[in-house]
Amino acid sequence: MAFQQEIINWYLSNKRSLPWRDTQDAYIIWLSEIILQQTRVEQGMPYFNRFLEAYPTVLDFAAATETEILKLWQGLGYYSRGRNMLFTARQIMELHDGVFPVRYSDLIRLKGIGEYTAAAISSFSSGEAKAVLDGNVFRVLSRYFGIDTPINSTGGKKQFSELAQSLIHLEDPALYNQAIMEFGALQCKPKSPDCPSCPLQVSCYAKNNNLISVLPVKLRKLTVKTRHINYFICRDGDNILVNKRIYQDIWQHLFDFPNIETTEAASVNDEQFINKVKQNFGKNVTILPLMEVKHLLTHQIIYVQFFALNNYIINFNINAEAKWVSWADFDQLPQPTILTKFINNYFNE
DNA sequence: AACCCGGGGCA
DNA sequence: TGCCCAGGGTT
Repeated sequence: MAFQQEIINWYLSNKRSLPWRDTQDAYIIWLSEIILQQTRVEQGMPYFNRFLEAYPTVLDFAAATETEILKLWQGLGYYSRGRNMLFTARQIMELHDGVFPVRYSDLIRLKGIGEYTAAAISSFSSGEAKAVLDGNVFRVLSRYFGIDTPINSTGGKKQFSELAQSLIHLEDPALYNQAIMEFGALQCKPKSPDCPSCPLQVSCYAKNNNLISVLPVKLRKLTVKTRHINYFICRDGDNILVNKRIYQDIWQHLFDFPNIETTEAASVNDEQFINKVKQNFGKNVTILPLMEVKHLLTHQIIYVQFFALNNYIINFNINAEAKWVSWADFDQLPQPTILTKFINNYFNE
């Protein structure tokens, strides 16, 4: 039996029931695909349900504010996805009269939609014969065909892309695309895949050559950066001083507290650090350490310290985006996960 | 081509 | 601790 038919047969008897598979509505598929970028199905599922309930159509999505979108996105990471979705939803209202595109050539022009997502939406919504190429497909093809070209190299992307497209099942591209991704996610898993139960084990190159743990090959050039972020809690009655992150950095357009980043761990015994704080909050300011947390991201290790300030003067030079809000209002603003954890630990216990 | 962008699950 | 997840944008 052909590779494609084996994959499809496996899928028909092993697939999960996922809500976004029950529709051909390009808007709903778009919602699911963006949420699932670099995100596990189990992690994205509740977000998908909340977004679809809050914004049933692209018209509703386009009418939202960025803060509303980011608040709903809070905790999911890669926040540019949410910002790009709002941009794209509004563009669809203007350029496509509110009708979500279903052709690959239209989709690929939209912000936040790359080759994978354009192939996924076009095949699932209109049956266009564009092969998806995500982490699952890279792994399945690399192992089954024994290809050791690094999947994150330019040459590797081209090679796998051409192979994937040559394999597309023309009778039902959508079914095949769903099937090969599900096969990668459940059967041909990254670690310790269940080869003895695999219908493709006899013809799998990696299985036959003991290369399962070697393929796919990936170049890793991940440089993990260490940072020290020091947050200052300034309270005034029921209000708290918050800061909107406007720079090209993590958590862009989310809200946190005024902060000073240092190259080394800050301490109240460090004169240089104290002087910086006094420059921003006045010479009479008092600094009380509250909590230290180590926050791990894929590409950054962030040592976070929280300090309570008293007798401060706010000249707003620390950040033009700083403003006072009530605790209740702050709760409605999108914020990095580390702040939510701090607030829960420190104030609600 | 290299770098940047989150958070969580798992061995 | 390292790797991976229904990737994409910017420089």
